Amino acid sequence: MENAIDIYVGLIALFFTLLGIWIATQLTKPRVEKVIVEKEILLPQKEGFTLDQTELEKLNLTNREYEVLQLIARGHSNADIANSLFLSLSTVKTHTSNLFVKMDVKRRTQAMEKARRLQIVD
Amino acid sequence: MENAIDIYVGLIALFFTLLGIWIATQLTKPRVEKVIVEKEILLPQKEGFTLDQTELEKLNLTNREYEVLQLIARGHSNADIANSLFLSLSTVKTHTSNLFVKMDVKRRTQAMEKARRLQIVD
DNA sequence: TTCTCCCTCATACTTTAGTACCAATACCTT
DNA sequence: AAGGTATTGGTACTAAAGTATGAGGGAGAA
Repeated sequence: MENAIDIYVGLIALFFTLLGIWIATQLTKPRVEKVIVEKEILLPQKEGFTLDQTELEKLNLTNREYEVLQLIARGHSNADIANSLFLSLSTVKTHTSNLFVKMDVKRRTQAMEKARRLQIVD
Repeated sequence: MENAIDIYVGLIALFFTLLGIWIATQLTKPRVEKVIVEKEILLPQKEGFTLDQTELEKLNLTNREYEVLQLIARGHSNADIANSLFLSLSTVKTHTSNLFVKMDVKRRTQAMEKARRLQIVD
């Protein structure tokens, strides 16, 4: 019976193969594949005023008009502005009237609101 | 020589054990470990207005005064406000005058500026 | 009930804002 | 040189905003 030896050897082979598999599963550290997942965190951005150059240019304001607008936005009266920029009250009124037309508003309060909404003043 | 058989069997055992280990390493799927990396990203936060209740309460405004203030902040004239709230121009002026005192400002434009700065209007 | 706010409205007044002209100067472009 | 625009300023006027003061009614607290 030569088969007897073959079967015997085969069983030994099978046994030790399974033993090897078992040993392997016990000993091998799990192969770890790190998958880095980036998680975006929204930080409350603090008062980042970025001037909207596009909107500003659309209005076609002159330098002086824009200067006056900025002071208006800060709550200054025409008299205040005249003093700040060393102009006559008359001149300030001219600038304000002209910028109101360009901004399509009727009062300085509307100009303030719109200027802030368009992001052209802080 | 009985050792010859022992060694022979031992070698077979060792061979198949190693074969088992090799098979095991080939078959076991690498364990995937997700590593979450938090990445802080500054995104332009859109119009997050949060009312500053504290500052609002400090001013001690009445309901009506606060209503009027909100409309002023949106650029409305006294006449507009009177129509919106079904009040006489006279009453609106009374409210505005009173809230100016409480806010320690002299003009509505200053009230607008301060109200926005204190985060009590959007 | 009396006292105190709040809300309402009125009259009278002052101040600020806004409009509608016009005009001189300067600078830049055609 | 001529035309356009920006800047400045003036006068005269109207409109809106703001102040001062008084007053009546309502709601809630002492």
